[in-house]
Amino acid sequence: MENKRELFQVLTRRFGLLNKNCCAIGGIDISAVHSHILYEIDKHHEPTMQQIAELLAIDVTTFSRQIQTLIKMGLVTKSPSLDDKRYYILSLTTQGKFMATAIETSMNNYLDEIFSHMNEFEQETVLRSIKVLNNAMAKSSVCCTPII
Amino acid sequence: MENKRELFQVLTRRFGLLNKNCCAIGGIDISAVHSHILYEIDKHHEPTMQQIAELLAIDVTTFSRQIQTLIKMGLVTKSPSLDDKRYYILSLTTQGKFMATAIETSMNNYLDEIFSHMNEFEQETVLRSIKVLNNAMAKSSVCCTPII
DNA sequence: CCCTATACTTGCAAGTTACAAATAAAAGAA
DNA sequence: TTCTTTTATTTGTAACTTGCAAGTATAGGG
Repeated sequence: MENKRELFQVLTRRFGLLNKNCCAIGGIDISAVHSHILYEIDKHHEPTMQQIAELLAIDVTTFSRQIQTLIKMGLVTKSPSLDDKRYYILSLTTQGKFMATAIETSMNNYLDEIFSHMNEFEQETVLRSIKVLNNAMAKSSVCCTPII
Repeated sequence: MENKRELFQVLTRRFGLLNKNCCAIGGIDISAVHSHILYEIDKHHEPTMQQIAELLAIDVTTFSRQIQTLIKMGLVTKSPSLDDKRYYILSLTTQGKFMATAIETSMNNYLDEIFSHMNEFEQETVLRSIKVLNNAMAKSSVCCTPII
């Protein structure tokens, strides 16, 4: 476990598993991608399709279909912008908001459970480290450019 | 960025992007899943199908097909065990070993680049924190059970 | 010699993805 | 105004991934 790559490989896989389990709420099973879409729509004010797609680094054509699915599930609505009818404004339905909140709670519970296996000092250090790592990745040229 | 969940959401997505870019080597494009399979085969001594599938928490039937693909790509071989003909022993071909090494190098370069945006103290703290986090996840009941 | 267990493979059927081409609205040029 | 270009989004298609159910083949216990 001395190798940097190995360390991150394990981390990546564990997160993958966490995300798989994360989003089964009230009988509805939500994929990680869908949960990220809900999250970003909730976070931004009157976002357009392209905006969210770019933010999540998802191909627009793929994103278009994902939104269609979320609309069919009754979690998202899409209405043409009044200013420019080419744009569609995305928003969460009541059920969508409920789902986003439920996922948030569920994920935080999972994370709390994981953090409960560390002492207070470790918890703080790990959180601070994740922030530092995120910032480093944001500055990096090799990845992660579109995210925030 | 105060929310634990948000912190990890961003981290997860950035890793996703990193993994997407990670594995285009010599014209051959390798998915994250395939790179993990190569990695695990390389790491273990005479592993069987089920062993690796379980390790990576991939459905055996899916894994069976992924191995077929990797065999077609000339990266993996599969030979029936002499002891028990139901088992297949997986191993990397010369090209597969080369690929695994190339991915390892490439990933480490990416990580070095990311780490270059931190000072020495931060680098050490972050690495130590990842280890702590991995251990916590290993102890956790909510995820990650099959990994190592 | 049968019966069950185990390792792995196929048959679907659904879902994801992305390139190319289409549609539709806005903006600029003539 | 009309023509052309740009921009936002959607569809056609085609390849790939995934997982359940059912199948094949080998091993081991009775």
